Amino acid sequence: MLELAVLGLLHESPLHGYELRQRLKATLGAFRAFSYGSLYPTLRRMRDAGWLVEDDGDAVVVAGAPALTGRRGKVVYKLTAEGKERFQELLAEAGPSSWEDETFGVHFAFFSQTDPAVRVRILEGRRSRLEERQEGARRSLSRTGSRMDRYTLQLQEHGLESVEREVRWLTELIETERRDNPPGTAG
Amino acid sequence: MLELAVLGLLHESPLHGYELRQRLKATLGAFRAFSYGSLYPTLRRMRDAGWLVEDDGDAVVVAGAPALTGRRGKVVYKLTAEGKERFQELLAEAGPSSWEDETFGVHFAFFSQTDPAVRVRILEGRRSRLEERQEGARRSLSRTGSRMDRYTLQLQEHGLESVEREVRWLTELIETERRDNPPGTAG
DNA sequence: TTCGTCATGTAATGGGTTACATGATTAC
DNA sequence: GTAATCATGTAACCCATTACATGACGAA
Repeated sequence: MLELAVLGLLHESPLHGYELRQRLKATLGAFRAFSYGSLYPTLRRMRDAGWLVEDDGDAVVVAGAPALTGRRGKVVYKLTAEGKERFQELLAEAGPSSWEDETFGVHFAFFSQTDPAVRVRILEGRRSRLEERQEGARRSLSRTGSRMDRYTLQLQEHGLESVEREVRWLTELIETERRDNPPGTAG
Repeated sequence: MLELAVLGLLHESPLHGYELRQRLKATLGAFRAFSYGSLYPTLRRMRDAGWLVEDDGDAVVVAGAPALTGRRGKVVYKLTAEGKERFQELLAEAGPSSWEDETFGVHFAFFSQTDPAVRVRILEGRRSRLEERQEGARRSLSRTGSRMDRYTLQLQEHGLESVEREVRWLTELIETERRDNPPGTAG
């Protein structure tokens, strides 16, 4: 999750950790935050995996190299070729995990770098996920709606409307995708 | 989180684990799921804390008692007096954690059991939380909106609209609360 | 010189999920 | 008798958060 987001942001341009978090907030702030407590360890892991290098202005720290102890300056993170490859790899994975609440936004944010066919699959996956919820909420409302207290009812109705709204949004996006990119155009 | 939800549902009536999860899905399904993998261990912890008792039809298992090994029947969970007390305690806590994305829905679901003053505080906390996000999203859109790609823009706009919609909903709820329960009416 | 914000980082913890394993009950 | 669903539970893991600690740098 964080990993994909970091790869995506660094793919646009090298950034240091603090900047990265600002961009994270700006891009995904409506959905999730990400604290430094997860960001820095993630960057460390990614460096060890060879997906990025750290550049503190004096030296470039690659995977396996000893950390520059005692330094306290900006550290710019930059994707390696492997990192870019990894990014493409993650973008191509359109599995159920791509359309969960927490993940969908991150995948969507990098749709311009994503294969059109994968885009549609993710949008449709997300939509059918939400449609299941829609059904559940409707059944719940019609079965026990009259017995529910004021607040539970309010919550259910607001939840249902939110889901319906997102479904409409997705449907529009899917139609646009199909229009701009009819199936059969590719390959 | 799960703990509060379980206390709330069992406060209405005793249920067994499977039923509990169904109710959880029906009530909070629009926001989150909860798997058995977290439900049963939570029930165990709550039993050990003395907040509920397990009743498998033959024997009632209270905190500290040895588990009935080998049994495979329905186990009905029922709140104890301490459990009900704990529920009230959690309901009265209107801290920042009450208005985070993951928690707000659960608190709201049990608003009918919550003190009116606490209700308003949680609604307002939630609203100002969302208003911060709103500002962030607006700043992001006006600063970098023109440089953003189609999808990032779509995501930001949809996110902003979602937040705006929830803010309106909250504002209505707060007004209703104040009308039904003017400050100064209590105590 | 002190305050705010930029900037990097760790340790402890939290609160869940997935995958698996098993058995009981119901409907066909 | 067998498939679906009801029902309970564990082990391994995951992905983050909070609280804390440190320090650089610019503006008042």
